[in-house]
Amino acid sequence: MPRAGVTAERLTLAAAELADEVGFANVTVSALARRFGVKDASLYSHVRNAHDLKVRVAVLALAELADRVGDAIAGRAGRDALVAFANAYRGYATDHPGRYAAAQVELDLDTLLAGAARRHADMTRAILRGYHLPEPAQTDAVRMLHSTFHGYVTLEHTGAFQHTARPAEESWRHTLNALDAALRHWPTDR
Amino acid sequence: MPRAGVTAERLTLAAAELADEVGFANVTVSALARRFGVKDASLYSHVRNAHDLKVRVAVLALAELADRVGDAIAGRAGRDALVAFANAYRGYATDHPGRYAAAQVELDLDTLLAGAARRHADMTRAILRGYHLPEPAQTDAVRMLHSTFHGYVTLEHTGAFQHTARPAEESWRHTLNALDAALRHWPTDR
DNA sequence: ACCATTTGCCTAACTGCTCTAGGATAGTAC
DNA sequence: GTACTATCCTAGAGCAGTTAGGCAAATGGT
Repeated sequence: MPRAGVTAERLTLAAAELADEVGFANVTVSALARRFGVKDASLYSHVRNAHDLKVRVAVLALAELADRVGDAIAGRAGRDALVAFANAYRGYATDHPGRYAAAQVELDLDTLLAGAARRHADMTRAILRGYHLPEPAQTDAVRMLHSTFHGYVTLEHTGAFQHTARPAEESWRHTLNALDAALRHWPTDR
Repeated sequence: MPRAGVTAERLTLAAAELADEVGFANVTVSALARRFGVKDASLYSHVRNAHDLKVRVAVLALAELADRVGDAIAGRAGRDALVAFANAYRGYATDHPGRYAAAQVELDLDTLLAGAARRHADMTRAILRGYHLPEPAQTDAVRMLHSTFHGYVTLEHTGAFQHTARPAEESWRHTLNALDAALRHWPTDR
């Protein structure tokens, strides 16, 4: 009987696809084994346990997201960069809801985290360069942007915006305008 | 043998407490039964299944959150109302992380949802009264505020802000200032 | 006070997912 | 070809969810 050719990488990728299809919460070792035509126990030679598998998907997702955002903001600045970043971010969450959900798991392993999460923070800071914010306002602005983007796509996907006629697309556009304005006139303090 | 006195209400409350202690994801029918000194199967006379239980906790949390926010903004307007709303929201999430997580489950039952979720939207609109935004800008602003609050507390609790020295508290204050400014100078369009 | 009904909780049993231990076999290296 | 290692297996444990069916405590009518 020929081998199925399971590797940690192929498992992670398949788990990511599975997540996008059935939701990250439903990504299970059993389901993954089924997809490979293999018994559950066989997967434990490649991943330590279910949590390990989920972390791998999270790291994959963070890297993909960073790639997409990085491409989008290349060569742009100021408002253009902000919009490009935001749309790339939201686009990834829409195209890959399962992967995006995976990216939100708590990553204790700062070593791995430092890799992908740092890239995100750095890119957000790159956007802000056009707005000339000094520290620590820059850090505050990074957090606000991240919060707004993450909050928006999360609420959008849980259906929180479906009870009003206004298209989510329109509100998104205007939210970005408001963010741009907020960054241009960042309040010194009070 | 005397009865344990289990009711749907007491189950829901106990599940909410359990959620705050061990996390919403770890709220399980078994754990709840254990806490009541009762067998798993006994709970199925009171709640339909595990999902039903979680929805009940979600509804409870939404109502509690709405109460707290409602109290906070009573008698306030403009910036004061915005800050009061935001702090009440964030405070609830901090005091009851499990309940707050529960409130984010997808509520398909629009009937039940309409009850609590409507209150939130209405209250957010109440804040905006001081900023004199016409529709549909008002809807956009509601969504932006909700997104920012939700995104911020979510990221804060998943530890996304712990890799920088800046206290989360400070960034929160300045984010609210920026939101206030954004609402006062809401971009008409472009 | 008695019996019927409802209700609360039980045992028993099945399913699906996680994970460990130990064994068979295919591919690789010499 | 023999030795080794990696891949996959079977077997089986434990735990969470769930259904079915039964007994006993509470309730309420007469």
